[in-house]
Order: sequence, then C-alpha cells, then structure tokens
Amino acid sequence: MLVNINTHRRPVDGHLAALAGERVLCSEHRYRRGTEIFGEDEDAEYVYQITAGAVRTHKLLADGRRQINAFHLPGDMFGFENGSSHRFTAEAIIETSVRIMRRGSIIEATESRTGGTRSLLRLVTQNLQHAEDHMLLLGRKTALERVATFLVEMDARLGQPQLMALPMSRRDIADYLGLTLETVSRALSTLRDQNLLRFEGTTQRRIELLRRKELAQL
Amino acid sequence: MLVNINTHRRPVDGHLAALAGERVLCSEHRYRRGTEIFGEDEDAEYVYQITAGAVRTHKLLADGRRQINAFHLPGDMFGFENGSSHRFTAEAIIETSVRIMRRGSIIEATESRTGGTRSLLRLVTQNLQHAEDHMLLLGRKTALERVATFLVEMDARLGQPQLMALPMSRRDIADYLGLTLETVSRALSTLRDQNLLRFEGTTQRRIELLRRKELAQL
DNA sequence: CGAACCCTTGACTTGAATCAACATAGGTGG
DNA sequence: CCACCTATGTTGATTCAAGTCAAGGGTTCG
Repeated sequence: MLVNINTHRRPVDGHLAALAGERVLCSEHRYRRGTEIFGEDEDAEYVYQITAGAVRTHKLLADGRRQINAFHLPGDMFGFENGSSHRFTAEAIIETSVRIMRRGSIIEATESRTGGTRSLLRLVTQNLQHAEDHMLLLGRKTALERVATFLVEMDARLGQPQLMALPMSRRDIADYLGLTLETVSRALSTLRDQNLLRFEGTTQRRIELLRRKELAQL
Repeated sequence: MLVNINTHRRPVDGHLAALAGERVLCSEHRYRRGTEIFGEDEDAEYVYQITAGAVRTHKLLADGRRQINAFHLPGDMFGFENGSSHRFTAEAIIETSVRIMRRGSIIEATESRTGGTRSLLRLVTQNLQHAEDHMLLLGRKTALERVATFLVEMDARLGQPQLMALPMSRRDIADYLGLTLETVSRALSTLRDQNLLRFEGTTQRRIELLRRKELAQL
C-alpha cells in the first residue's frame, strides 16, 4: 500500500497528482488542529517541512500510554529521520501548513548538491543528538528539571522571544516529558511562584521567562 | 587538541603512528574492564568496532546521575553516531578488544563503496531508531516492563542463546533503564518467581529465559 | 586472606501518579 | 449575542511505585 486515499489525513488527490508529475517537486498542504499527518508503520513516501503551525510525533503502547518524541516548529523538516517506513505518528497540534516533498526526490537532491547524503546525514544526526539528550532527561531528571529543560529548549527554538506562545497543551508537554499533566501544571506553578516565569494574560500558554540563566542551570 | 597522549585510555603511541601512516587503516586495541575508551566532548577522531567484550556509552549530569545510552557487543560499531566530537563517554564493561579506525577513512570508504554515505546513514538511523524506542521505555514503561524489555533486547542481540551471560552489572542495567539497582534486582527476582527466567549457578549474571513470548508481551 | 564489589532483601520514605473538584477558555449553534 | 458544551488548566487529598537506607551474604581479585 503506497497511499491510503480514502482517509482525510492524506494529501488530497490533486497534490498526489502534482507530486507524481515531473515538474512539481513539492506541494503545500494544510492540516486542521489534531489531525494526523502520517501514522506509525505507514510507508514513508513523503518528507515534510512546516511553513506555519506545529506538529508532534509520538509512539503509543498497546494500552494507550503515549510518548511524544519531538515537537516540530516552522522551518523544521520531519518524516525522513525514519527509514523507509514511519516509526511514529505525526499530528498537527494547531492549524498547520506543510510543504510536502517526495522522499526520493529529496535524497537525490541532497545527494547531487553536496556530493553525498551528507546533509541528510547531518539532519539525522541532529535528531539522534536530541534523542540522546532526551533520554538523559527521561531517565534521570526530576519533574521540575524536566519542565525547566523543556521551557529552555522551546525558548531557544523560538528564538528567545519576549513572550513565548506555546502551541501545545499540558498533556502534550507531559507526554513529551514522561510526566502527567497535573505534574507539569504543578511544576509550572512552582516556577511561577519562584518568579522564574510569568503567565501572560488569561490563557496559560503564553509564558514569559524571567530569569533564563537560573532556569537553565536546573 | 587531536590526541591526548598522556592518558592511559588513548590508543598507545604505536597505534597512533600506525594509523597516521598510509598503509595501515585500522588497528587493534585492548581495554581493561572499567577503562574509558573516549570521553564526552572529546574529538571524534576514531571509530571503533568491538571484536570481543562489551562497551557502555553514557552521559552524566553535574551531580553524578548517569544515563547509559547503549550497550555495544562484539561486532557492533560505535563512536561515529556522533558528529565531529563525542557526545558521551564510552567505557569497557569487561576486558574488551576493539578495532580502531580513523573516522575520516571510514567515511571515505563507505562513500566510495556504496556511492554515497548511505551505509553510514543506515547506521545512524539504526541508532536513532533504538533511541526512539528507548525514549518510550524511559518515559512510559513500568520497572517490570523495562527489565523485561531489556532482557528481550539482550537475548535477541546475543542470538537467543540457551544461556545468556550478561556482561554488565545491576547498576549498569539500572542506569540504562532509568531505575535504581535495587529496583532492577527486585524486578529480576519477580520474573524469576514467575518462572519467566532462571539464574544459572551462583553468579547472577547468567540467565536463562524460560518463556520468551510471555516476557516479550509485557 | 583481606578488601572491594556485587547482589539481594527488608523496612521505610518520598516524588509523582491518581482521584477529585472546580474554574475558565473557546468554539458552536440557536 | 448569549447559552451551552467541551476541552483545558489548576489545585487539593490521597495512593502507590520506585527510591532510599540498611543489613548481610557471596564472589572476585589483587
């Protein structure tokens, strides 16, 4: 099975047709919040680059326990860190636009441009590095340390904005950090009480980091 | 700094000289149990293949908490999953022999042989896959599930021998699984009491798996 | 032979999970 | 625009899985 056309989560037919042609190497597509972009064990036919929005990738255990491997933000590419078939599920966290490319054409492109798959190798190596750091977090850090690490990571990836607008819910953060959503909420409250951060306005997803250094050295 | 000659953990001068020459592309070296092969943040000058023994790679937090990323067994290569500098420390678990190659020559070799860095890419991708599976374990599995998963993994990698001789201590297993050594010991005792495994003889590192299927479906 | 590990087991503690209640936001349709 | 509903987030009370502390036996190795 190459493509499962009768599900809403696949690129629409028009995009497939375009991608199948010779001229068009990539195509834009939009996903509503909460929709699946690809599933675990599906063929890795396409590679994705986010132009707007945010994506989470996760694995599930049989009884529903979820581990989020990574969050992807605008500019990030994802979907090829895999082998030929996806090893996890990707979902749009919020309304998200992605540029979709055929996997094969990407590999050929990077190969001819750099005289090898080196840039691809670099991307996979970056993913590996992130995974290694995350294993240390999951295996050995306390709840407060995990949440602080998460905030510092997001802050850096968003370019240290004055105000950080997190796209993901407390549950997503929890499943990324190997915690429960209550524990994440409590840790954030603790950090707020220690004046390390501030919630902006009424929605709790807008956070201002007040003392980045102290947060980082947890 | 390319090579820190005055530490015992580096290849001896003879090997360095040989590696520097044109003819010899690789060299054999032996490490006593517990000795460091390379350290975190060192230059990744060499790539290693184990011919006998076992190696662990780990990261440390400032206060000494340790997370073991992976165990390496005979036949395994390690040391280039990194970028140009090592992102963790590698140590011999037991008396270990490794084949040492210059990193550069490996990359060239794989490139010329396969018309690209594809085989290298495959190796890094395998590492990434392992890391992703391990994140699920560390983030979401119970102690018993972690130990069972560990046993099944080792069993498979050792070729499902009738009797499995683990090279690593309970502490190593604990630091790999994000547990304490006591919890690992208790989990093993529980599995023994459930007749899922058996300790062979007096040393507790020889284990016979009695019902692999039931162990695997935890 | 002694010393340093290694492993197991028991008793107790604790950090995070679970269970529960409540507040608020945001989306939908009347 | 409002009323409703669901999803989201916080906080408190309680439980529990794993950690910590402690003791004792066994093995290995210099």
